[in-house]
Amino acid sequence: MREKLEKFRQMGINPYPNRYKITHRIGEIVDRFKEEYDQQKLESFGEVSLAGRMMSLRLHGKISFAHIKDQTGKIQIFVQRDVVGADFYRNVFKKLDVGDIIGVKGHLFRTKTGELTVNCKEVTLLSKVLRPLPEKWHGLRDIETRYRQRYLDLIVNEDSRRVFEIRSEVIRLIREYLVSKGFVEVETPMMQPIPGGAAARPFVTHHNALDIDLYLRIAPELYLKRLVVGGFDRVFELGKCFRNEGISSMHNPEFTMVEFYMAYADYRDLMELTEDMISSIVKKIHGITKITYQGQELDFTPPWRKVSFYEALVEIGGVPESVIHDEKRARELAKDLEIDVDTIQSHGKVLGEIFEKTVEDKLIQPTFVYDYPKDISPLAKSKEDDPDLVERFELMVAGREIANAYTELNDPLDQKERFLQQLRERAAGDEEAHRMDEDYIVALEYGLPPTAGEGIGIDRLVMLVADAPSIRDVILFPTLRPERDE
RNA sequence: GGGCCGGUAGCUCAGCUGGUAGAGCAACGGCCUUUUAAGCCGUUGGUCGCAGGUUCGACCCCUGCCCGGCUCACCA
Repeated sequence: MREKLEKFRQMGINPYPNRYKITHRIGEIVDRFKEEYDQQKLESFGEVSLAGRMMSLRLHGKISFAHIKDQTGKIQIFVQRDVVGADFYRNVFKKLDVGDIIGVKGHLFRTKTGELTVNCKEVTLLSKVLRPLPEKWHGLRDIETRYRQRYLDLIVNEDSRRVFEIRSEVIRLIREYLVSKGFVEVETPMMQPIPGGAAARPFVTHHNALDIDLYLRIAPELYLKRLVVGGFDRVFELGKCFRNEGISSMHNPEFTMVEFYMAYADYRDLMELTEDMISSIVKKIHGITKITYQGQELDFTPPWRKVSFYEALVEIGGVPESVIHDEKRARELAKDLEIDVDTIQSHGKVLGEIFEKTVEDKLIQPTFVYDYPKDISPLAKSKEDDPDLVERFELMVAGREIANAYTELNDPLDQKERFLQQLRERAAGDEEAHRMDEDYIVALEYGLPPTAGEGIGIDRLVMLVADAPSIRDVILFPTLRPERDE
């Protein structure tokens, strides 16, 4: 292939020309003429100029067929020696490789078999491939190569491309939905002096000029609520967050989250909004609200099941009721479940662990689990009638957490207490406990209206909608260990 | 981090408890004016993930390492 490149150059053909004018994208043409079988009408449309990557090539002596593909579609091209010239046909066209990017000019027609085809008057090499594409029939199967060289995966595996089209669509629909409800999109720091808003270990980096450490955000939460204090009382941010933790089919160190905050709303309101938003997204993408995920049916038709955290433990997890209000029994049960209970501080945390072990993977259909223990929810507002619980819900689907929401704690004194409690847990060895953020307390002292906020894991949502088994399948370039130089 | 599985030609895969590596596609040369996994004839292509070891002999057995997948642990 490199030799051909040289030969082309010697013939005076630039294998990487700077520009080529196209009249249409391939999909436009395919779409416009998909019902048109009248050769006369195709002919009278005039000449088109299309460009794309050559995906197949069938040489038949003096004539050839090939397919070219761009982002929007694929079309057959037909090249005759007697039209493009014997010299060009022999020395240039026949030397092209599958994978080359070419431009073609010619009229449209239908072949004997009825396929819409460009009858090429002119073929131009636009970019020469120097490496063969993965095999056309089996595609690229090797999962590692698909992640490391995603471009090859995208060229060759239509399914993979479709996943990322769906991803783009989901993100667009979320934006449209929130904007239509009066939310304003904002951008807050990804590099934060105090990483807040979630229980997770952060990545650390250093700013030279200021000579300070900064942390990649684990969540935008505290900044967004500062904006609500500032009067942006419906805001959202959609973007990357970073957590310095394990990698699995459900976790990538950098992942995409949308967080939104709505003043004068509580967590009940957000349940409704979430149901409405997600079910409408599923419907827009699939046409219906029932989808198949990895062989099981998921029904997103509202209303969704709602079950309190305690109910879930007892009714779904099969946990004895006595455990719920008896820390000692809870710890005993946790031990039986092989949970390492010694490093866990509070009753609520123990219950949280038991929940994960006994309930989580049983929640297949979209389910809101609500009213969580206070001590695993340091930013959520207490329930008015039960000081041990907070107004918080998580949306569980297919055994995973998809969203987390609560009525925001807007009492600065209570918030300060909660931070202090987190500091004690941090001192006791919990690296994921929240840090004190004095400036955030000050913001609250200026008055955060009653507000509800939510975060939705976009990657996980896309996994469901696109029927992808691993988070790596919905992230274009998932985090991998770099290959070492030989 | 533990367990299990995998890494053989550019791609997809074979390779028998050990005898010196094979197919299809791609590539290269040729034939072919309606093909679409085009066809036909011919040719080329490999440090078998890396490094050691055992053996007369290792893709195969052993040890260590690298990369990946699943899973458990950890973890939104």
